[in-house]
Amino acid sequence: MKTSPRRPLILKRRRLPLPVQNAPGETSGEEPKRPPAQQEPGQAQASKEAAESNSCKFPAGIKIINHPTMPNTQVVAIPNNANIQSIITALTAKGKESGSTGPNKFILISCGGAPTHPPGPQPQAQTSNDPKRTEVVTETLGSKPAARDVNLPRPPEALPGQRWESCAGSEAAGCTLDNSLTNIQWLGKMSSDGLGPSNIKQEMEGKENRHLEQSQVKVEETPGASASWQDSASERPPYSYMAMIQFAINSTERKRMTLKDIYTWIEDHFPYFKHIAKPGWKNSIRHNLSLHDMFVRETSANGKVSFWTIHPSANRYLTLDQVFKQQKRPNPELRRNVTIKSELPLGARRKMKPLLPRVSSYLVPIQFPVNQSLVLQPSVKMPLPLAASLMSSELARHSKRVRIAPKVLLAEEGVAPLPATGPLQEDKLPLGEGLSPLLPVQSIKEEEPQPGEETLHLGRPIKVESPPLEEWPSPCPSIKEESSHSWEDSSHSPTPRPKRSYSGLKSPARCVSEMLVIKRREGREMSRSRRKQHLLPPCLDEPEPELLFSQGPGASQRATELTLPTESSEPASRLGYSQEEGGPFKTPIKETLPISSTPSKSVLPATPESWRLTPPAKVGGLEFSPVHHPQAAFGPLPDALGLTDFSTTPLKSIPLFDSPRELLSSEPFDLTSDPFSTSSPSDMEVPKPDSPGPEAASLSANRSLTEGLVLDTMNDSLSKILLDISFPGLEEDPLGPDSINWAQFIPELR
DNA sequence: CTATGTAAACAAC
DNA sequence: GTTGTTTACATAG
Repeated sequence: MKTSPRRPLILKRRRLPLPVQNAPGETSGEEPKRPPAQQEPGQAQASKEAAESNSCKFPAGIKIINHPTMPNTQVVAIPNNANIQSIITALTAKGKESGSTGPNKFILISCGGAPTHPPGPQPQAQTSNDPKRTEVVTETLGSKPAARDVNLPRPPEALPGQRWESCAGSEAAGCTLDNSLTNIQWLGKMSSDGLGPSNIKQEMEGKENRHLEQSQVKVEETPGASASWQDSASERPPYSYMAMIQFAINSTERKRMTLKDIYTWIEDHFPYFKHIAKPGWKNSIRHNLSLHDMFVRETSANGKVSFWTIHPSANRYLTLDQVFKQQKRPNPELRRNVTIKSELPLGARRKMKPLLPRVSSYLVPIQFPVNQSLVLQPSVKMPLPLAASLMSSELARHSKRVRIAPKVLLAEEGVAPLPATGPLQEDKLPLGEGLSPLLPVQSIKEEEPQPGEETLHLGRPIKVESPPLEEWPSPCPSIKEESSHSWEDSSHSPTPRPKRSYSGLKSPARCVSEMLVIKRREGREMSRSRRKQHLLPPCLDEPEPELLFSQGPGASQRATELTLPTESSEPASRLGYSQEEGGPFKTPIKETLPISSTPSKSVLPATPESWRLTPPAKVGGLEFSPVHHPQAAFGPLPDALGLTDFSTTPLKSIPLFDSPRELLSSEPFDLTSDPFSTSSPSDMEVPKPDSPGPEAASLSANRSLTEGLVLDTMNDSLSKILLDISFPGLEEDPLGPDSINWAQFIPELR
């Protein structure tokens, strides 16, 4: 829209000069703003104390003694009232004292309680290998009132089971935890050396944290190196903006945050942004929020406040903490990378890569149709270190490709729609319907058949098979269509959507429909625009209708889960849209998946389904996300690895049958996945005639998975092959032309 | 090419 | 001024 004219001029400027140096100057502009706001008062003070005292005596009555039997281990007795900062301070101080050669492992014991030994922590022992690292095992810290970030309204209660990150699942409490962990970690990193940057510490500390239930925290030290914490502090975090935003949002119980809070959270957790980064980082944050579909803006009921949320389907619920752990865990190397980057001169900074390693491989979204509901368990550990990377990369990808929903208005049923936005579809729809909450809304809308390639065909078949779309739609058919149209139209059409007009969906949320997310580019290639535009309506939150799933913790999650049974795939197919542009290669495929996402917009609460697909697809599948289990289902997923190789994973393809496998034998497929395979195979691509039966639902699900898998992984050709194989006899599929009679070649198939 | 990061122009508030 | 969108470009992979 903007006319190009202006742009050019502007653009020209490039970055040149390095900016500046540091911080003070630049940042100052913004920094001031965010003061301590959220931090907790109490803690802040505490932290100060700690800081002061830290040199020798450990604040808050913390005692550190050598472990009687374990060599490099010290036992840290922590009074119940001690806060994290104090602990950190003590550990830091101790670390300094000891030097790099000193004990690198600490067992934290709360004074009040019995000193138990660390349950979970065992692993740490292992880690000990690394000389540099300091490990800390926490036993029982009382929970405390954590400050938490920003918005959390509710007081967290302790979550019982969670231990590690609970964030995902739990809410506040979990979050808190996470945060705390997170903070600590960072601190550890930074401070470890010994310096003690009080400020930083304070900041961090200030925030939330405390409340560790049993968590393990590891702190890395880099003693020797001395890279100095300064560096670290100044170092740009290895996370992309997108990832940081997610961390921030996921740190709250509601899983939503205002822009300002996001800024604050980031500054608090990553001092780099507070002190060193140029003010433009906020612009980047905003840019990312607007750009990625996974970030959905919700408006408060009254319309006055906008909260940014993560589309449930896309939300892996990762937290800094989690990511941090993962990184550490698996490979030192990865970790290293992260850490390492450091030094870039200022100017160079840009170069840094973002963070997490990108994994390209898999990304493909798989759709697990079904749901996560099953999957969702929060806990899960994520295996991979990759998580982070995944997040960033995949999610991103996802988002882009998929496009998730746009913003929603919260209006929700109850609520009145916001004036502004709104109108859209709502008009049309009667919101009233309450319909099932579940509705999958899917959105689907888009149908584009895209004739084309194989890849496409994948999609297609599916579609065909399932009627799904319709199903949901039923409730609000009209809507759907409309919506779809709208989206599409919008896309096609000239464009102009007034921003958000759409919103639509929301309608009762449920119905919603979806606005598809799709937006895409309008004309031509577009490659450019990367964003979504949509808004979301209203829904709101609170209600957590989602219960459906039950699960838990985060409402939002639930939403995600909802998804429905049937459909699953379809949407994707619709989405296929992307392909168009996608061009020839794979892209399309992936995109397809995303489709699922297409649905878009719904707000969390209300409409679950839309995303449903997405999630899995995107991230989930790929990612390790604990959340989506689907993978698990597949079996192979070994996450971590999996990621990497997708060859294997992806191929999950395997669902296909054995035979193929053999064919491919050359390749290593594992089929492990199989479970699905049985059923799935067929689904995937071709519609089977019989399909439906009992399994229908399940199938669909499977199918979707399959599809996803297939798609991803393979290129067209590959996929095609699979297809054919799979259903040798079945049908003639459209593909027909290409299809080969595998049977001939392969006896087994036959 | 894609994913990210930056910077900036605008539009609404 | 803040927030949100969108362009345009730069860079790394």
